[in-house]
Amino acid sequence: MTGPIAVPTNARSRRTRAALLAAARALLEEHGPAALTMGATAERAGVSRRSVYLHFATRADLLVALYDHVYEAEGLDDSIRPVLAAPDPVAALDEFAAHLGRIRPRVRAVATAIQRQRRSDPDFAAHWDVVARDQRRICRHLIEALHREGLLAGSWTIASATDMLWALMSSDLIDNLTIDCDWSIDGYADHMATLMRAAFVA
Amino acid sequence: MTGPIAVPTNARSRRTRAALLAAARALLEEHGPAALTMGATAERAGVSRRSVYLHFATRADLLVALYDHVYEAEGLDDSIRPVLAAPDPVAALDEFAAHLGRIRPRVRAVATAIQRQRRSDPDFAAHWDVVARDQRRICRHLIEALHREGLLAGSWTIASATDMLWALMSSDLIDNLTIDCDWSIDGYADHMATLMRAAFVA
DNA sequence: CGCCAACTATACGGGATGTATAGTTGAGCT
DNA sequence: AGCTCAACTATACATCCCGTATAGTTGGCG
Repeated sequence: MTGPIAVPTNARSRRTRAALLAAARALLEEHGPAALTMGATAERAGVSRRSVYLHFATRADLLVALYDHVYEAEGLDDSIRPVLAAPDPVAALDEFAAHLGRIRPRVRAVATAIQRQRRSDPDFAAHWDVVARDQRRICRHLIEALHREGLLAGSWTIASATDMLWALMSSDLIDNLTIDCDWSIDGYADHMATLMRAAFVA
Repeated sequence: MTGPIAVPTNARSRRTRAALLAAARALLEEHGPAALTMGATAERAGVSRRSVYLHFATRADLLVALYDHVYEAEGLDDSIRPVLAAPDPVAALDEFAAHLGRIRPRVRAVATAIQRQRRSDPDFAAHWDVVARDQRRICRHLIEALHREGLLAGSWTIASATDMLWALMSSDLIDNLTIDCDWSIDGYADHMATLMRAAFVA
């Protein structure tokens, strides 16, 4: 159900798959989600349309695979390292906001494409569950660190603060600020850090 | 471009239009955005598919008209009254959070359907601009009231606080909390008010 | 009671998804 | 160097949308 029909064996297969993902990403980022069709992807990758279905059972499969591909290619792991390595829980919050601003421009297209269907399409919902779980783990980690040092503001429990912090990293929120309000990435990181400190730090 | 092809004249016309909007809303809320097709709407309203196009030039037109219809039918104006009537700027923030929680469940389906396409579809983008302008007017009003009484926290300007407050009323954020985190509406209103006070009130 | 707006029936063209089938090519193994 | 089979192509099909066209029918309103 998830991913390609079979494990990639051939070198040719891996090459084609990579070309398809690259084509899909380019279409998505250059012309929006509506342009990401199976036919257009095939054409751009230089293969037949039928061929796309040999790698991705459905359009949803392609999108999910593309999401994972982009996140891996863009080095999400590197970006989050400073958050975990921060000297104290408050600095970690600052680094977290910076991290969110840093990765967002690189993954926006594909993240938005999936996120906006996650509540109406079971394929995307399943994928989103996995992603959200990871995100929440980090949020909980940050809040617990605050709490351990007695810095968590009295109005929150660990659970409610984790929920709220996770909700605050919403893609919609960062896009509202950086696109609709024309904030810079740094402006987002700064003000978001301010907000988080004001909200969660005693 | 916007709305029906002509102003409704006949009583029959108004009746059909109302039936179409009701059918569209029911489909959207019961079976999700994918189920809201011109054909299904026609069938549910008991008219021919061709007839839908006599009232709404495109599917996007139907959705936009539906949005306005739902917001009017659900009495958005009544809900926001306590916000404007609050005795002081801080209480107004509380009322604002309560208001957001109050209206969201009633407009969720249609608001989501439009919002998720607003960045990729010009028809929705145009409509969203109008909606966002109204929202920002209220946010600015609340922030200015705070500032007037010297209560706006030092880390914000009127402009940046307005932007942030507007971003915080994001549909995504409230849905993350009330759906993914299983918060109650009251829980959302309480914690959101807490967050806003902590962030903006000196 | 007649008129005309509103509606129906039907069909068409374009585009998308996903499936079916038969044939072709090329990477990798011996 | 040649064989083989996975990978790919070509083509066609069923199904579902959207939006448009045309000709005919009905019902509200003056």
